[in-house]
Amino acid sequence: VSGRARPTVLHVDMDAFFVSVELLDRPELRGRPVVVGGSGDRGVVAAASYEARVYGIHSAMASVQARRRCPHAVFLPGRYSRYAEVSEQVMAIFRDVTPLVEPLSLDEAFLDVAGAERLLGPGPVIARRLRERVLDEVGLTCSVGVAATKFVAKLASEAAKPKASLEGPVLGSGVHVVEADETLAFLHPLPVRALWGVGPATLARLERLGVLTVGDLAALEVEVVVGALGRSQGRHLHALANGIDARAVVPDRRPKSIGHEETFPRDLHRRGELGRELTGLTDAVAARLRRHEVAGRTVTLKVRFGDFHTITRSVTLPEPVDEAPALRRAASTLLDQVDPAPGVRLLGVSVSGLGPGGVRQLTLDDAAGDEGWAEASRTIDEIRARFGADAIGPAALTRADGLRTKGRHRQQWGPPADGTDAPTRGG
DNA sequence: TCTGGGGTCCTGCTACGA
DNA sequence: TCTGTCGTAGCAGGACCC
Repeated sequence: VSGRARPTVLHVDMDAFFVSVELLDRPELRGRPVVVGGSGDRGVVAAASYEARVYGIHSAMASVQARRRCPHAVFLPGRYSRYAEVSEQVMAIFRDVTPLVEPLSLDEAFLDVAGAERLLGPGPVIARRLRERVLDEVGLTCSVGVAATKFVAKLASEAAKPKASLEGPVLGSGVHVVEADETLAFLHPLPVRALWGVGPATLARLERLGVLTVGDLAALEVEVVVGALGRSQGRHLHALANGIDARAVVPDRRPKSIGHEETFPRDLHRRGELGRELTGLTDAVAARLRRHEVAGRTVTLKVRFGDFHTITRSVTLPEPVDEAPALRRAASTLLDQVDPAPGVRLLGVSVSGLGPGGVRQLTLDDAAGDEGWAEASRTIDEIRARFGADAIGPAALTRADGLRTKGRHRQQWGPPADGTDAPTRGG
């Protein structure tokens, strides 16, 4: 909360997380430029070592561009399940310090340590011990920001991070503390782009107002900012620029939507091909809905064409769904509204309006068809839990060399180089 | 030049019922 | 019965985050 007397919010950010996990398992690569991400022509960089960043490589950069900038870098395809495993070890250490842990992604989290101070000491002391524990117990380095509010803690962890320079990687301070009365002095010189919520579009609008730094934004009347950015975003960013952030650390956030999308190695033009992909996507989404024990009423189809133009089509169903056949039917109806002739680059399915799963109002249609699916779905989940995701799946997805189901562990950063689902190795 | 996949949140528009 | 207003739900798209 703004004005809190002590810096008790920690933002912990693992340094080059995916790359660091790879180096943990392959120490012979230390000191070399290493890039984790999609290996194919349509992939992107998920993480780059500080040695690779010297060449200007950064996350979200196209893989082909990264390869051009540093052909001798080691390119790795990425192993989502391994990163999730290490992330769980790190989060367990955080939860050992305080129950108030809000993970933002696999590699970063907010911690509220106000309640742990009496036992473990002030926030900055907890931050340094936490850093040591993560290094000792997991073997990875992290950067920690300590402040009175979440967004300042996040900016502080950025200030504590290692940096890439022309001479090579430069160590960071590891922990950066912003005392409450230093907040504005820390914030105001920063470029306005540093604020959480200012992307390219908002930056362009702010620059038109002559705003370059956070201090410039803070100095404007709030009405001027609202006029440029709209009521919600304008008020929010103006408050942040003045160091005001009332958001609490919230552990156990429930997902509001669950989805799956996939970019194809080549654009697809035929309904039959897209229908087959849709079967895989809906099967994967349904399985994840059940794993989270939720079901949702709104089904959204996302289609990206070859020219990158992207549309969404959605429908809200009378009853929540968490089973593949019902989800497939809804998504298929939406796909029928789309003309694939120009070439479809990406297809996605997501479900929102989530509520508790497993409880459902039966309809007359259920008696005729889907009711048996509830039990079948449970059986499928059990088989996958025991034998792996590829042990069972829709018949439409079988190929001569076996079943290819979709899941988070595959294609996280774009289609592989050879157009199959098999992982490939670059570099 | 090339732009993944997982999300959240906001805005503008339209339809609809009170 | 007709018309205008208002709130809400649904839908599509955009911006942003890691």
